[in-house]
Amino acid sequence: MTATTPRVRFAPSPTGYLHVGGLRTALYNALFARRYGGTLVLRIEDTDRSRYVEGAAENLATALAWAGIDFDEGPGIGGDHGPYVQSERAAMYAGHVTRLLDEGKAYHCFCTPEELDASRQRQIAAKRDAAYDRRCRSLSEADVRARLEAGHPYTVRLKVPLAGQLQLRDLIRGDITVFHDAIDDQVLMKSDGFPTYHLANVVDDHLMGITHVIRGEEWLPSTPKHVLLYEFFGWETPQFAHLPLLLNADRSKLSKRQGDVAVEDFRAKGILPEALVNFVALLGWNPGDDRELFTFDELAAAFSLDRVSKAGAVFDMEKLRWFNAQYLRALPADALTTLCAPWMREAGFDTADQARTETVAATFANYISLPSEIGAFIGFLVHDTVSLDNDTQRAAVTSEDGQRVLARFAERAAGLDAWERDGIKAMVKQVQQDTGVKGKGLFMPLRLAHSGEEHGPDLGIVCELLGREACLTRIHACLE
RNA sequence: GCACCCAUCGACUAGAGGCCUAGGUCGUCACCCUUUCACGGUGAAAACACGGGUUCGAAUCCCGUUGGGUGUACCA
Repeated sequence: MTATTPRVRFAPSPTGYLHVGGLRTALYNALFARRYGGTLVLRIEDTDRSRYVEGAAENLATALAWAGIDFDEGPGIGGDHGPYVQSERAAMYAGHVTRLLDEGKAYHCFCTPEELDASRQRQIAAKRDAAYDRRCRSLSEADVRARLEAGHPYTVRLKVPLAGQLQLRDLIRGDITVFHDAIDDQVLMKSDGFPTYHLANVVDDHLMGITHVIRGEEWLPSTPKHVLLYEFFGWETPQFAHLPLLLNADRSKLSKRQGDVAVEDFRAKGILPEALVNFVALLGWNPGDDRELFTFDELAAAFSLDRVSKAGAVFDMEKLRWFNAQYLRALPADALTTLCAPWMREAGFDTADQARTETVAATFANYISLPSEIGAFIGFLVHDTVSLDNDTQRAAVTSEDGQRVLARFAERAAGLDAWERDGIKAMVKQVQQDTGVKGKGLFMPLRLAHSGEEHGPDLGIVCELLGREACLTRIHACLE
């Protein structure tokens, strides 16, 4: 590694949303930059006009900001190496393509998509490598000029050496050898005049002074083409680090098909950014000790590429939920309430009373991993009547002891001074003494009568939340 | 098909030749705490893909096999 400070980049294509795999790539780049005092660049790779999605770049920026990843340079941020959107850099690529053409390191290709497709089919049918057959590589100079003048559409392809091999070093995987004859004559410039990813990313990384290319493993097979390009241009090659993929449960590349993958999906679900970042950071990297809970700054302090693993990591929603629960419980009451309130309203709870809403949210904080789950616990606060759904429950309430407990509770409740949890608990103790019924026989009829549930928070809390009137109404409904 | 990458509990991983009776976390199960549940605590079950080497000694190094993944576009 050179002594210069590192410059790294996250270079997503604006396809509409930020994939969690992309988030992790961005995160590792950010952590690397912070750890070594480097610069983090955001670059938008939008050279495919047919895939243009309105507002996608803005979505990307929003999701990244939500996750707490701050860029030093990029669109809307500025920097000395702009523009940071590839569609605005067209002239730079054109100049470099011309140079390659002039030096005989690239050539014009006039094959139509249909011809290429047919050729590919033939090769596959013959069980051969499905690479481009290089027919335009041997076109004479006059032939090329004639077609150009006739206005034939063309692409420009990389003139890969026919023999020999190439060595590339990956910071995570070590040395990799690839034979030139296994490398395709990649299209560098499309017939619409836009560069392909391969050309644009090499030109931009060089022009932007990128020292470390940290990206997903799906790029490993095309890295030899990039290395060749650096050689052809006579540029110093950046260091490469290919991150292991994020996987579905069946170990295929994490995809939309098998569940949520967009950062905005997790956000909408109530996953906290700190939880997502913490979880995703540990998918493919670990600090070397037993720590699991990390803030961004702690991650940045501990991060290093040589602790990144090579094998892909399954994205386990259950563990994400656990992380989220940890962060949810650490939240101050007002923040927790802000997150839960929409779901409480959806369950029919009136959140107008802020103090009461906070009390309810705090009461169930230990019961949920996602804010949306609170709805399942507050039904008894919303509905006026309680229904018991099995005979055992009904028996607990209608039994002789149950009826005595309920009746006594109602009498004492009517005369209790302040209606709050501790007083109510003390009162239940008195009901126990009055009736001689204790334990399950005492608590279960009361709990069922109030909430209709066998489980839940302390009875005192349940009663306090309901209020004296509601409690008395429910008890009387359960008395013959 | 071809190229490349990868391979420790169900999942995320620790392990860089003896510290391994393979450790931690999620999940699962049991017990404790609790009126109950949740939280919390304690504990358990659970893995070095296989076969050859190298070595006094291999989860760790080498080779092969098998398995999996990615790529193979005028997409990124």
